[in-house]
Amino acid sequence: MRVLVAMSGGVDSSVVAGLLKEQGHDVIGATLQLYDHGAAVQKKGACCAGQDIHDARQVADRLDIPHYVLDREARFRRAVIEDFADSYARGETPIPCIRCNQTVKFQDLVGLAEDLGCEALATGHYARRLDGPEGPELHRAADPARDQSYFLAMTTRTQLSRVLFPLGAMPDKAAVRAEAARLGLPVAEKPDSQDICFVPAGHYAETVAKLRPETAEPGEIVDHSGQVLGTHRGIGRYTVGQGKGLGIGGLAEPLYVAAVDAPRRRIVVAPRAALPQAEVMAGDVNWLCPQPAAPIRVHAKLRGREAPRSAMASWDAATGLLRVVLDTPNVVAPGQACVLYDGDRVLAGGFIRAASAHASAGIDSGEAAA
RNA sequence: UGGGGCGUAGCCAAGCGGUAAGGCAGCGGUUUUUGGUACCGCCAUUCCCAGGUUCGAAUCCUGGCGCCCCAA
Repeated sequence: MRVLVAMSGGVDSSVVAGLLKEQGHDVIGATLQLYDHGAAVQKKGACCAGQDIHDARQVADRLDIPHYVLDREARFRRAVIEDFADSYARGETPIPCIRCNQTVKFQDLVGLAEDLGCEALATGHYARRLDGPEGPELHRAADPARDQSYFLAMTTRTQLSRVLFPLGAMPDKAAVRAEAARLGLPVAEKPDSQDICFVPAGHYAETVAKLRPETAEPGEIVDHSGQVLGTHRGIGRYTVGQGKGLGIGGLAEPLYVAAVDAPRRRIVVAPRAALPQAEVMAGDVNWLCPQPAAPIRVHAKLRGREAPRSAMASWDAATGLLRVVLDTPNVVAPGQACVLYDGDRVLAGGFIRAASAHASAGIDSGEAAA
């Protein structure tokens, strides 16, 4: 069949292209140019700009497949970078990799695949698409250490029906690199990508500040009673659960960010023990299974590097809100994704909304005193 | 200017003659495509200052300086 392969220039997607070609498919490679490649060329571990585009082209040449480079800077800027900044301005902590997958990658490339007469879009993600009785299902990768299903949870079922994840069954990354070497791909030893691709050298707060200056304006650091403990350098530098960067010393116990109050530009802090909450509300929910009419028992993953936690999930189709009650309270950061699992299968994904009124009651009492 | 107490890293603080604990903050590193978390490492040649006693002082003595409390 004819397959469009999203080639980032990294090892994974290159191996995907190589394997599909080897299997006799009619492979077309596509690489997205997503942001200023001039500034990013030097950055190690970046993707989708500069050197990586050259790498993708080299791999395509090696495999002797057609390859297109698509300028998607404007699209990426609006859908991912500006959303990233807006999220911080709201006092949330965005997860740009999911936004990127959701828009620039799957929404756009599935469409492109159709335009090019391809039956499928293949990517180098570590996840598995299985076909169940109700249609396509998203499952965790065979290698739990590499699993990226959390980042793919906002992919719609329609998109999923057209997508292939050839690396989902790979035992581990070493096996993928071995394949790359076997196929003679020049990127076999290339380092893994990491950090936010469009932010140079880990200074994301400055990138955000350029787009939303208010996120870099100083403000008060207060405790739950509203007492001012110090000042901060902008709400864009904080996320719920964060302990570093508060600059408040002299205490017996460290303090963590309990909430980000964007309207007042305040950071509310509390001891570790005061942070966990049982209830999580998520919006913009994407269902990858029939929408449940009654509460269901699930495992909810609230951040990329954490094992899913047992919980009860209730779906309100009228409001479009997903309510998740964790069996064991945990630190919850608004803006991050809440992904529901049934074993290895992804049931749904959504974005975490700010703490419920119940959870923030203690915080609001502080504002009354101010 | 009577009485009492105290001055150890940015902050809190142990030490009470034998060669500067610990916590918080900060810095650096590791950490599966985000942020955060976690973990690891670093962080006072020096104890308000100046003399003195001693083989040896942050620890004892003397004198300064600076704080705090009580009393009028």
